Amino acid sequence: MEMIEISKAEFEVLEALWCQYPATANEIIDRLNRDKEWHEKTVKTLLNRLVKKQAVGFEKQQRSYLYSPLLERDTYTFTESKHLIERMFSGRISPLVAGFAKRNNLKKQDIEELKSLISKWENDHD
Amino acid sequence: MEMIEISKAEFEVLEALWCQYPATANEIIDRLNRDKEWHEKTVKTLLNRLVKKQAVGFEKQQRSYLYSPLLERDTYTFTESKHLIERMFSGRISPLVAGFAKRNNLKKQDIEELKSLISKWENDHD
DNA sequence: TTTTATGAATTACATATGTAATCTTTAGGT
DNA sequence: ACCTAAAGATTACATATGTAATTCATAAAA
Repeated sequence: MEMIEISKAEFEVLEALWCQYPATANEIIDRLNRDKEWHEKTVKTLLNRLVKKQAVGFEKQQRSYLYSPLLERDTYTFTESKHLIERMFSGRISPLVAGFAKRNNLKKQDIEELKSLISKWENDHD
Repeated sequence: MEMIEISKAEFEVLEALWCQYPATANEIIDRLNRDKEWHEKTVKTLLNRLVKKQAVGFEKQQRSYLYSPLLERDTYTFTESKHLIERMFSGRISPLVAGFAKRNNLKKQDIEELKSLISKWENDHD
Protein backbone atom coordinates (compact mmCIF):
# COMPACT_ATOMS: atom_id res chain seq x y z
CA MET A 1 0.00 0.00 0.00
CA GLU A 2 2.87 2.40 -0.68
CA MET A 3 0.50 4.56 -2.73
CA ILE A 4 3.08 6.30 -4.85
CA GLU A 5 1.55 9.00 -7.03
CA ILE A 6 2.85 8.78 -10.57
CA SER A 7 1.98 11.33 -13.22
CA LYS A 8 1.08 10.51 -16.80
CA ALA A 9 4.46 11.58 -18.14
CA GLU A 10 6.27 9.68 -15.41
CA PHE A 11 4.27 6.61 -16.24
CA GLU A 12 5.49 6.68 -19.81
CA VAL A 13 9.06 6.73 -18.60
CA LEU A 14 8.32 3.80 -16.35
CA GLU A 15 6.86 1.97 -19.33
CA ALA A 16 10.10 2.37 -21.21
CA LEU A 17 11.93 1.03 -18.21
CA TRP A 18 9.62 -1.90 -17.57
CA CYS A 19 10.06 -2.92 -21.16
CA GLN A 20 13.64 -3.93 -20.33
CA TYR A 21 15.79 -3.25 -17.33
CA PRO A 22 18.15 -2.36 -15.83
CA ALA A 23 18.69 0.37 -18.36
CA THR A 24 20.70 3.55 -18.67
CA ALA A 25 19.08 6.94 -19.06
CA ASN A 26 20.09 6.97 -22.69
CA GLU A 27 18.51 3.64 -23.41
CA ILE A 28 15.31 4.86 -21.86
CA ILE A 29 15.47 8.07 -23.83
CA ASP A 30 15.97 6.13 -27.05
CA ARG A 31 13.04 3.86 -26.37
CA LEU A 32 10.79 6.78 -25.64
CA ASN A 33 11.84 8.65 -28.74
CA ARG A 34 10.77 5.79 -30.93
CA ASP A 35 7.20 6.93 -30.38
CA LYS A 36 7.18 10.45 -29.03
CA GLU A 37 9.49 13.39 -29.19
CA TRP A 38 10.71 14.20 -25.75
CA HIS A 39 13.76 16.26 -24.97
CA GLU A 40 16.53 14.34 -23.30
CA LYS A 41 16.44 16.76 -20.37
CA THR A 42 12.77 16.16 -19.92
CA VAL A 43 13.24 12.44 -19.58
CA LYS A 44 16.09 12.92 -17.13
CA THR A 45 13.88 15.13 -15.00
CA LEU A 46 11.12 12.56 -15.00
CA LEU A 47 13.58 9.82 -14.12
CA ASN A 48 14.77 11.89 -11.19
CA ARG A 49 11.27 12.46 -9.95
CA LEU A 50 10.59 8.75 -10.17
CA VAL A 51 13.70 8.10 -8.12
CA LYS A 52 12.56 10.62 -5.51
CA LYS A 53 9.19 8.94 -5.39
CA GLN A 54 10.93 5.61 -4.94
CA ALA A 55 9.28 4.21 -8.02
CA VAL A 56 12.68 3.72 -9.62
CA GLY A 57 16.07 2.81 -8.19
CA PHE A 58 19.54 2.73 -9.68
CA GLU A 59 23.04 1.51 -9.14
CA LYS A 60 26.12 3.36 -10.23
CA GLN A 61 27.85 2.00 -13.28
CA GLN A 62 30.97 4.07 -14.04
CA ARG A 63 29.79 7.52 -14.97
CA SER A 64 26.22 6.59 -15.79
CA TYR A 65 23.54 4.82 -13.80
CA LEU A 66 21.59 1.67 -14.36
CA TYR A 67 17.97 2.25 -13.50
CA SER A 68 15.40 -0.32 -12.49
CA PRO A 69 11.75 -0.02 -11.56
CA LEU A 70 10.98 -0.52 -7.90
CA LEU A 71 7.40 -1.53 -8.50
CA GLU A 72 5.92 -4.04 -10.86
CA ARG A 73 3.89 -2.84 -13.78
CA ASP A 74 1.18 -5.30 -12.92
CA THR A 75 0.91 -4.06 -9.37
CA TYR A 76 0.82 -0.46 -10.41
CA THR A 77 -1.78 -0.82 -13.15
CA PHE A 78 -3.98 -2.86 -10.85
CA THR A 79 -3.83 -0.23 -8.13
CA GLU A 80 -4.64 2.54 -10.57
CA SER A 81 -7.51 0.67 -12.18
CA LYS A 82 -8.91 -0.15 -8.80
CA HIS A 83 -8.84 3.47 -7.75
CA LEU A 84 -10.55 4.61 -10.90
CA ILE A 85 -13.20 1.95 -10.52
CA GLU A 86 -13.73 2.91 -6.92
CA ARG A 87 -14.06 6.58 -7.76
CA MET A 88 -16.36 6.22 -10.74
CA PHE A 89 -18.17 2.93 -10.33
CA SER A 90 -18.36 2.35 -6.57
CA GLY A 91 -15.74 -0.32 -6.92
CA ARG A 92 -17.81 -2.51 -9.20
CA ILE A 93 -16.20 -3.61 -12.41
CA SER A 94 -19.23 -4.45 -14.50
CA PRO A 95 -20.48 -0.88 -14.92
CA LEU A 96 -17.19 -0.14 -16.60
CA VAL A 97 -17.54 -3.08 -18.95
CA ALA A 98 -21.16 -2.12 -19.50
CA GLY A 99 -20.04 1.32 -20.64
CA PHE A 100 -17.78 -0.27 -23.19
CA ALA A 101 -20.53 -2.58 -24.38
CA LYS A 102 -23.02 0.22 -24.62
CA ARG A 103 -20.73 2.24 -26.82
CA ASN A 104 -19.77 -0.66 -29.00
CA ASN A 105 -16.26 -0.81 -27.72
CA LEU A 106 -16.06 -4.53 -27.29
CA LYS A 107 -14.77 -6.77 -30.01
CA LYS A 108 -15.29 -10.47 -30.37
CA GLN A 109 -11.84 -11.07 -28.96
CA ASP A 110 -12.61 -9.12 -25.81
CA ILE A 111 -15.70 -11.19 -25.26
CA GLU A 112 -13.79 -14.41 -25.73
CA GLU A 113 -11.13 -13.32 -23.28
CA LEU A 114 -13.72 -12.30 -20.72
CA LYS A 115 -15.51 -15.60 -21.07
CA SER A 116 -12.28 -17.41 -20.57
CA LEU A 117 -11.49 -15.38 -17.46
CA ILE A 118 -14.91 -16.16 -16.11
CA SER A 119 -14.59 -19.89 -16.65
CA LYS A 120 -11.27 -19.83 -14.92
CA TRP A 121 -12.71 -17.89 -12.02
CA GLU A 122 -15.61 -20.27 -11.69
CA ASN A 123 -13.25 -23.18 -11.79
CA ASP A 124 -11.12 -21.72 -9.05
CA HIS A 125 -14.10 -20.93 -6.86
CA ASP A 126 -15.15 -24.48 -6.21
CA MET B 1 -14.66 14.53 -28.14
CA GLU B 2 -14.49 17.79 -26.15
CA MET B 3 -11.79 16.26 -23.96
CA ILE B 4 -12.36 18.38 -20.90
CA GLU B 5 -9.74 17.72 -18.23
CA ILE B 6 -11.36 17.35 -14.84
CA SER B 7 -9.35 16.96 -11.66
CA LYS B 8 -10.14 14.53 -8.87
CA ALA B 9 -11.52 17.24 -6.63
CA GLU B 10 -13.55 18.72 -9.45
CA PHE B 11 -14.97 15.31 -10.19
CA GLU B 12 -16.30 15.02 -6.68
CA VAL B 13 -18.11 18.30 -7.07
CA LEU B 14 -19.57 17.10 -10.32
CA GLU B 15 -20.73 13.95 -8.56
CA ALA B 16 -22.65 16.02 -6.07
CA LEU B 17 -24.22 17.89 -8.94
CA TRP B 18 -25.06 14.84 -11.04
CA CYS B 19 -26.81 13.38 -8.05
CA GLN B 20 -29.53 16.01 -8.48
CA TYR B 21 -29.70 19.14 -10.56
CA PRO B 22 -30.09 21.97 -11.14
CA ALA B 23 -28.73 22.84 -7.73
CA THR B 24 -27.47 25.89 -5.91
CA ALA B 25 -23.91 26.14 -4.65
CA ASN B 26 -25.16 25.63 -1.13
CA GLU B 27 -27.00 22.48 -1.99
CA ILE B 28 -23.86 21.12 -3.58
CA ILE B 29 -21.80 22.12 -0.58
CA ASP B 30 -24.25 20.41 1.75
CA ARG B 31 -24.20 17.21 -0.26
CA LEU B 32 -20.44 17.12 -0.29
CA ASN B 33 -20.18 17.77 3.41
CA ARG B 34 -22.24 14.73 4.17
CA ASP B 35 -19.12 12.66 3.41
CA LYS B 36 -16.08 14.89 3.46
CA GLU B 37 -15.14 18.12 5.11
CA TRP B 38 -14.57 20.74 2.48
CA HIS B 39 -14.57 24.43 3.11
CA GLU B 40 -17.37 26.30 1.42
CA LYS B 41 -14.85 28.48 -0.41
CA THR B 42 -13.09 25.44 -1.74
CA VAL B 43 -16.24 24.08 -3.28
CA LYS B 44 -17.04 27.45 -4.81
CA THR B 45 -13.61 27.58 -6.39
CA LEU B 46 -14.03 24.12 -7.84
CA LEU B 47 -17.45 25.04 -9.16
CA ASN B 48 -15.95 28.07 -10.84
CA ARG B 49 -13.24 26.03 -12.45
CA LEU B 50 -15.81 23.58 -13.72
CA VAL B 51 -17.76 26.44 -15.23
CA LYS B 52 -14.61 27.76 -16.92
CA LYS B 53 -13.94 24.30 -18.29
CA GLN B 54 -17.50 24.20 -19.56
CA ALA B 55 -18.23 21.09 -17.58
CA VAL B 56 -20.89 22.95 -15.63
CA GLY B 57 -23.31 25.69 -16.61
CA PHE B 58 -25.69 27.85 -14.62
CA GLU B 59 -28.60 30.18 -14.88
CA LYS B 60 -29.12 33.13 -12.62
CA GLN B 61 -31.79 32.75 -10.02
CA GLN B 62 -32.12 35.99 -7.96
CA ARG B 63 -28.88 36.41 -6.06
CA SER B 64 -27.69 32.81 -6.35
CA TYR B 65 -27.16 30.53 -9.33
CA LEU B 66 -28.62 27.24 -10.35
CA TYR B 67 -25.90 24.98 -11.62
CA SER B 68 -26.22 22.04 -13.97
CA PRO B 69 -23.67 19.64 -15.41
CA LEU B 70 -22.92 20.12 -19.09
CA LEU B 71 -21.73 16.59 -19.58
CA GLU B 72 -23.29 13.31 -18.65
CA ARG B 73 -21.73 11.22 -15.95
CA ASP B 74 -21.91 8.20 -18.13
CA THR B 75 -20.08 9.89 -20.97
CA TYR B 76 -17.40 11.22 -18.75
CA THR B 77 -16.70 8.01 -16.88
CA PHE B 78 -16.58 6.09 -20.13
CA THR B 79 -14.07 8.49 -21.63
CA GLU B 80 -11.89 8.32 -18.55
CA SER B 81 -12.01 4.56 -18.32
CA LYS B 82 -11.19 4.27 -21.97
CA HIS B 83 -8.17 6.50 -21.60
CA LEU B 84 -6.87 4.56 -18.65
CA ILE B 85 -7.36 1.30 -20.47
CA GLU B 86 -5.59 2.65 -23.51
CA ARG B 87 -2.67 3.90 -21.47
CA MET B 88 -2.19 0.81 -19.32
CA PHE B 89 -3.68 -2.08 -21.26
CA SER B 90 -3.29 -1.14 -24.92
CA GLY B 91 -6.99 -0.51 -25.06
CA ARG B 92 -7.95 -4.07 -24.19
CA ILE B 93 -10.38 -4.50 -21.36
CA SER B 94 -9.67 -8.08 -20.35
CA PRO B 95 -6.20 -7.46 -18.90
CA LEU B 96 -7.87 -5.11 -16.46
CA VAL B 97 -10.43 -7.69 -15.47
CA ALA B 98 -7.67 -10.29 -15.32
CA GLY B 99 -5.83 -8.13 -12.80
CA PHE B 100 -8.91 -8.06 -10.64
CA ALA B 101 -9.36 -11.80 -10.93
CA LYS B 102 -5.73 -12.48 -10.16
CA ARG B 103 -5.90 -10.48 -6.98
CA ASN B 104 -9.17 -11.94 -5.88
CA ASN B 105 -11.08 -8.78 -6.40
CA LEU B 106 -14.06 -10.29 -8.12
CA LYS B 107 -17.11 -11.36 -6.22
CA LYS B 108 -19.78 -13.73 -7.34
CA GLN B 109 -21.98 -10.80 -8.18
CA ASP B 110 -19.40 -9.28 -10.48
CA ILE B 111 -19.11 -12.53 -12.35
CA GLU B 112 -22.87 -12.76 -12.73
CA GLU B 113 -23.07 -9.24 -14.05
CA LEU B 114 -20.28 -9.86 -16.50
CA LYS B 115 -21.91 -13.04 -17.73
CA SER B 116 -25.13 -11.19 -18.24
CA LEU B 117 -23.37 -8.43 -20.17
CA ILE B 118 -21.73 -11.02 -22.35
CA SER B 119 -24.98 -12.82 -23.16
CA LYS B 120 -26.52 -9.53 -24.07
CA TRP B 121 -23.58 -8.64 -26.27
CA GLU B 122 -23.71 -11.98 -28.01
CA ASN B 123 -27.40 -11.59 -28.54
CA ASP B 124 -26.95 -8.19 -30.07
CA HIS B 125 -24.17 -9.33 -32.33
CA ASP B 126 -26.20 -11.66 -34.53
C1' DT C 1 47.91 16.94 -17.75
C1' DT C 2 44.71 20.07 -19.47
C1' DT C 3 40.48 20.16 -22.09
C1' DT C 4 36.19 18.66 -23.19
C1' DA C 5 32.21 16.36 -23.52
C1' DT C 6 28.77 13.77 -21.17
C1' DG C 7 25.96 12.13 -17.23
C1' DA C 8 23.68 13.52 -13.30
C1' DA C 9 22.07 17.28 -10.09
C1' DT C 10 20.08 21.62 -9.58
C1' DT C 11 17.38 25.36 -11.03
C1' DA C 12 13.74 27.37 -13.96
C1' DC C 13 9.31 28.50 -15.28
C1' DA C 14 4.46 28.18 -16.86
C1' DT C 15 0.20 25.86 -15.98
C1' DA C 16 -2.68 22.75 -13.00
C1' DT C 17 -4.51 21.54 -8.63
C1' DG C 18 -5.86 21.67 -3.69
C1' DT C 19 -7.33 24.67 -0.51
C1' DA C 20 -8.81 29.01 0.95
C1' DA C 21 -9.15 34.20 2.05
C1' DT C 22 -10.51 38.66 0.45
C1' DC C 23 -13.20 41.77 -2.49
C1' DT C 24 -17.45 43.25 -4.75
C1' DT C 25 -22.16 43.38 -5.41
C1' DT C 26 -26.70 43.34 -4.17
C1' DA C 27 -30.93 41.18 -2.13
C1' DG C 28 -33.14 41.64 2.30
C1' DG C 29 -33.86 43.25 6.74
C1' DT C 30 -34.72 47.38 9.81
C1' DA D 1 -33.19 54.60 2.23
C1' DC D 2 -29.31 52.45 4.55
C1' DC D 3 -26.79 48.68 6.37
C1' DT D 4 -25.49 44.03 6.42
C1' DA D 5 -24.94 39.47 5.24
C1' DA D 6 -24.49 36.22 1.75
C1' DA D 7 -23.44 34.86 -3.21
C1' DG D 8 -20.32 34.99 -6.64
C1' DA D 9 -15.68 36.93 -8.49
C1' DT D 10 -11.05 37.68 -7.80
C1' DT D 11 -6.76 36.85 -5.64
C1' DA D 12 -3.58 33.90 -2.97
C1' DC D 13 -0.40 30.49 -2.18
C1' DA D 14 1.87 25.93 -1.77
C1' DT D 15 2.65 21.73 -4.23
C1' DA D 16 2.43 18.98 -8.64
C1' DT D 17 3.38 18.51 -13.40
C1' DG D 18 5.18 19.26 -18.13
C1' DT D 19 9.01 20.75 -20.22
C1' DA D 20 13.60 22.23 -20.27
C1' DA D 21 18.11 24.94 -19.47
C1' DT D 22 22.07 25.54 -16.54
C1' DT D 23 25.56 23.85 -13.42
C1' DC D 24 28.67 20.49 -11.52
C1' DA D 25 31.58 16.52 -11.59
C1' DT D 26 34.44 13.47 -13.92
C1' DA D 27 35.75 10.04 -17.36
C1' DA D 28 37.69 10.19 -21.84
C1' DA D 29 40.20 12.52 -25.43
C1' DA D 30 44.09 15.18 -26.93
